[in-house]
Amino acid sequence: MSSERYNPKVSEPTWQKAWDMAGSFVTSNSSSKPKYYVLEMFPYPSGRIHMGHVRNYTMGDVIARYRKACGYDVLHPMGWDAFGMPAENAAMERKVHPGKWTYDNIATMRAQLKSMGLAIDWSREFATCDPSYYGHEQRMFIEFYRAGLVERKVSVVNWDPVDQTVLANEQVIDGKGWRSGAPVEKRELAQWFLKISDFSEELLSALDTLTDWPEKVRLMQRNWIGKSEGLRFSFALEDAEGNLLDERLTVYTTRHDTIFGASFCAISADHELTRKAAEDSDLITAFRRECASLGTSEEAIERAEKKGVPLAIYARHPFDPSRKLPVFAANFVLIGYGEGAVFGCPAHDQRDLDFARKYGLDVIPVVARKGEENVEIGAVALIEKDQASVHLINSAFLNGMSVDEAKSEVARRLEEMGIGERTTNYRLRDWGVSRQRYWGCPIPFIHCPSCGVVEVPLDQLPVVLPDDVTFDKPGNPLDRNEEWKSVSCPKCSQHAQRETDTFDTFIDSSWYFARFCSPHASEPVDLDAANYWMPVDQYIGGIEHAILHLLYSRFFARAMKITGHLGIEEPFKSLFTQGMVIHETYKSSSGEWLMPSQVSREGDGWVETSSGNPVLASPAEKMSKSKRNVIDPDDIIDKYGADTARWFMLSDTPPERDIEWTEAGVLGAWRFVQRIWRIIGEVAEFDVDVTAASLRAASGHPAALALRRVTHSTIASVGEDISALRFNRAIARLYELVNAIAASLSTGENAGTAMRVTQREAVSALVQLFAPMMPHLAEECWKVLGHEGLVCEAPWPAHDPALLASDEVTIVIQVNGKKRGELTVEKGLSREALEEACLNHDSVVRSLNGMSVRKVIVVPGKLVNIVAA
RNA sequence: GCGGACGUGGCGAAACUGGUAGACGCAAGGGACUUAAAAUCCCUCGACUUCGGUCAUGCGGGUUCGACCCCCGCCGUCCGCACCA
Repeated sequence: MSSERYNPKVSEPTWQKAWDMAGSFVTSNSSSKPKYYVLEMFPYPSGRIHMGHVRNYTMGDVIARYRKACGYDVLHPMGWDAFGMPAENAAMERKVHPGKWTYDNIATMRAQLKSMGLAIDWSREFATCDPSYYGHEQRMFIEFYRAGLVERKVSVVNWDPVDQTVLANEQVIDGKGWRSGAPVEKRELAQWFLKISDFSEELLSALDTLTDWPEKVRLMQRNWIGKSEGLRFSFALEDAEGNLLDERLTVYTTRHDTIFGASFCAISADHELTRKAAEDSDLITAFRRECASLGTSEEAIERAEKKGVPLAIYARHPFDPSRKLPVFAANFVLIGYGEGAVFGCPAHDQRDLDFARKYGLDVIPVVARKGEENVEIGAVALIEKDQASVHLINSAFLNGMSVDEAKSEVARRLEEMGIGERTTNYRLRDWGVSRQRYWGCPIPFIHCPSCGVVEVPLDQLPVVLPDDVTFDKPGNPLDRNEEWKSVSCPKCSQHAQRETDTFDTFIDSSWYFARFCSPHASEPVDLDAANYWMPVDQYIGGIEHAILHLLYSRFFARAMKITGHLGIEEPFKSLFTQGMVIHETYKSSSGEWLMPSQVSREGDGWVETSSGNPVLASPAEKMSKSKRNVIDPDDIIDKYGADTARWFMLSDTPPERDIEWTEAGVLGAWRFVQRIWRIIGEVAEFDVDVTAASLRAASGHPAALALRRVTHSTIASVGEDISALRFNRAIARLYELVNAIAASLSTGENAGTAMRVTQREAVSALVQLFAPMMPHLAEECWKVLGHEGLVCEAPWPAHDPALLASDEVTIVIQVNGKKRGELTVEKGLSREALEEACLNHDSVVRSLNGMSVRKVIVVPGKLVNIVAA
């Protein structure tokens, strides 16, 4: 028997090398087996891997290894989402070139990932900042442009006047730039857009086909696309003296039933009418500036106090020209949605009510519950969810109608009057892809003074980022790199300039999964390879990507199909969103955050290890550098090995939930590794032959049969649980199997050959079942047990259904729905005999206590409920 | 503000389609082995109890023979909001 402890430090690199030598995870593009493409969202090379990566890639790895064992041709690749702002920030702060910073990080993180023992085909690896990747992206963008999927238009950005740069919403803090502290301005820039909004309906309705996606992600996308059936109509406008103006005000509404409750109109600060009014009003100009300081984030706009300024123009109510609705410029109306103008109905919309109260506008209730028509609106708007119980009041010809009837009637009349039309509106906006930054894919266009916007000829791709750039001045380094910028126009050969904007990095991640099918192809995607591998069968990543990345990728697949680069529209067949890794936080008595390594347990609490001072521990939250509650995967792998870390990540907590990293939990996983090693060592000594015949003979012994039943039911359930990504349940079953094997070893019944054969069968199955989770330990055990070859190449064990069947069944007996006892009976027992047996059962007689039986409910094979009174 | 999710022992959780609430693990307590410690093994482990049971799945109602599960209303926590990736 092997008395030594299992040493992952020696074993893990050995087996990683063995898999490498055997090419176990290298995938060709042709196989007679069914294909399975498993993909985890590729990492941003931030410097080092974190525990979130460990969790994400472990889950994908379990699936990849399991599917391989089940006989699939598995594609499980890895790459790097390598463009983005952190590289530029590093360049500014540490004077290191973004490219060098990025590739150095990739080297570090690749080594870290390899130490996890992932079953990845590394021959397909690429980084999105490789010109050999982004060149194809440029070509596809030009093809999208030719196909009418691209548009140039003006849009609003957050502008930092000091840093001379566009700011991301997260870089705008309280209306100020994060680095400069200068108040942020809104600025209009001509930018490139992908016309995703042309696909709103398609992207929405196809969500119904994504049945293997989490319902919540589909719902989030549905809400994001935001389809609404409404009415666009226009008001006649007049000035303060009552003179009719030439222009009309077009609004969009989904609540046209409340038209008689309208008491004002609100338009965006960026609306044409507001701009015009600002020309001769300092007040309105100031208001426009104030709105601009809110930035472009929808959240900031919605949270801000509702404010407005009157424009001294009035909208005539379409059904009662004597009613004048004052028109306000308001900070809560978004220019990009609908018409950038709304009518306000304060009684039935909280935002409108707050606004009306502030500016002393009328509040007219027009919808009320039947029988409760005398409604008083206080500080809370009346929003009735139950449409059936309400009807219209105070609304002339609409009185008494339901909300839907009133909507139809208003729409019909306004259409008849020629000033309205029913429209479907979507919240989804076109995808602005221009970024005024260096570390991104150059947008392959040239601006010519005579020809305008001109494509870079395909044979001149890729447009490569220049290396000689400096970050010592504000603004985009590409924009001041005259040598790179200056080109001759491909059409007229005049002096022209390159586009200096680069792509949003979401473009890079919108097609990488397709590139993995043929990472070295001279086309963006080799169609044969993509037709074979796509769609991704199982995609795994964080819920934070539920909307943008996944929606953009769905759009990209459609765009690539149109331009002939892909044959499918939905790139991800099944989606899984995993939870975060969280950890307790610690604060010293002086209020500084402490790292987990700086504190130690004392009694019920924590102390600072160096000083013994008490430490305040707070509940676990997302690991973050700022709160110092970060555990470095390298430290864990060094101390316990990758298998222990992997096992812990999969145990206990369901994968979609946040998992709390605890030292005690890791130790538990570590002890389990050693426990398996001891048991395998013990059983490996048994000199018995496991054959069909010896197993059949073993089944004749009750104790052996019992263990065989556990083994085979574990085989059946672990496979099911892994397929359904219920790793925590699979692991609970494995614990049960180990407990059963250990118990059989300690009772002395191991002496018989029958038992030894059964135990050998059990441990071999055990090793195969945990192999996807702890692959290194599994290889080591497999070898000790004397099996040929690698366990990662071995087929998944099959269970014997005959061993799962039983001729007895335990029935729960209830009286009035409460459990009173149980009864084990033969499977085929008749209903009458079962009822009789239950009614005579001691516990039933006792709890009936003289009551008479009214009814007996029998759930076959499960339960009998006796209803008595 | 708008949208979404989640809530079960000391802790992570399980409970398959409305049918035994708490599998499995962690922590804790007790014991064995040991000169001792570590490691390992065994036992106990929701609360109360007159030992018959009773109460328990965030709170309050409802549907049902039966509800962690379905419905209505609250409370709490977390996440997203279009240039972070």
